[in-house]
Amino acid sequence: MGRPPCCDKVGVKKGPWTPEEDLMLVSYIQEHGPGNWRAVPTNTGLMRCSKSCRLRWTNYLRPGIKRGNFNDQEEKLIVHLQALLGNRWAAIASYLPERTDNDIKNYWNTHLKKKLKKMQDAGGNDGGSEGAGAGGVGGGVPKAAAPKGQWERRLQTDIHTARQALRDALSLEPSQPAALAAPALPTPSPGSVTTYASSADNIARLLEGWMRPGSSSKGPEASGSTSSTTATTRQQPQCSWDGAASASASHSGGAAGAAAAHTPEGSTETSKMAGAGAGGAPPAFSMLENWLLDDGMGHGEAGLMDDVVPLGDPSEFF
DNA sequence: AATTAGTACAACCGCACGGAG
DNA sequence: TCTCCGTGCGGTTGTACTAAT
Repeated sequence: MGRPPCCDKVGVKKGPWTPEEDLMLVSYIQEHGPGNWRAVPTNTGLMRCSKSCRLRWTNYLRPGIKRGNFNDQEEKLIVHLQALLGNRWAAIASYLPERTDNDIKNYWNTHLKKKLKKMQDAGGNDGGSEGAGAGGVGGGVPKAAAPKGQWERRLQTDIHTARQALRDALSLEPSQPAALAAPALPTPSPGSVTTYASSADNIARLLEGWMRPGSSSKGPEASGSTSSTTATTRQQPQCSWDGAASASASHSGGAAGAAAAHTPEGSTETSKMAGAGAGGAPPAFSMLENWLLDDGMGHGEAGLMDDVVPLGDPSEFF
């Protein structure tokens, strides 16, 4: 029937990754850059499916991923985006560059869904996010109702609505833009994080040396010198959040992805942003905030429709 | 102190899409 | 133009951990 499995099931290891495997994967990617996943198991000797390798990288090993608790802003954003976009986690993730779609999806399924339900049961609504949950899954964009192109277009058409809703979301908490610029640290619930997850963090940390060869540096260019591994140097260093954006929003991320991640020519701009991100304060929120609050710009719909400007040109924000 | 239930996270699976040949 | 391959996405499952009894 369908396609053959991506890898033969025999001899393919499954289950949790070990630190050794992570190291193998990381060092391989360090050398060759992400991509060509099919070749990864072969070249690394990992007894893993290529998909598994990709997933491991994009969800856990890739530098720039924030782990731990979601803060209020993130939470609200997710709720609203979920209402607008439905379960398009990749698209949603593109608004939260430090989070992976998997993370967001899990968080939604384990926390937010219940939370919203509870709020609804209680007759309350958190001022808009209510509809979110309700409409949520079925809501915003009818899922398989239309082909992707169609819903993208539709979403783009609705971008204004989206902005409005997001603005509401963000303004719910008159909170400190500071919180946006420098989201609360994940407060890694001490015991909660599985022992290995944290070691994955450590492995990711290993990458920092690679990301920023020198020191605090601006990373990308610096490492860029290592010519041969162009893929690597082009993709990795920016990782801190380009990875997130590109990985999750890469393409079918959809309009949201288009709007947010939109790496025009991708990497160069994003790598700058990465610089900012890696520097400490993730630019994502402030970018988003700027975009949302910048009503005057008015290059909303049209821009999106035509050449996808808004978030597309990150340089605008710096 | 032991057992059970609930929760959170990590990983896998299948499908769909886009690009290359 | 068609087919195949590689990749990404969303849904689901499995497992570890924590809290409650």
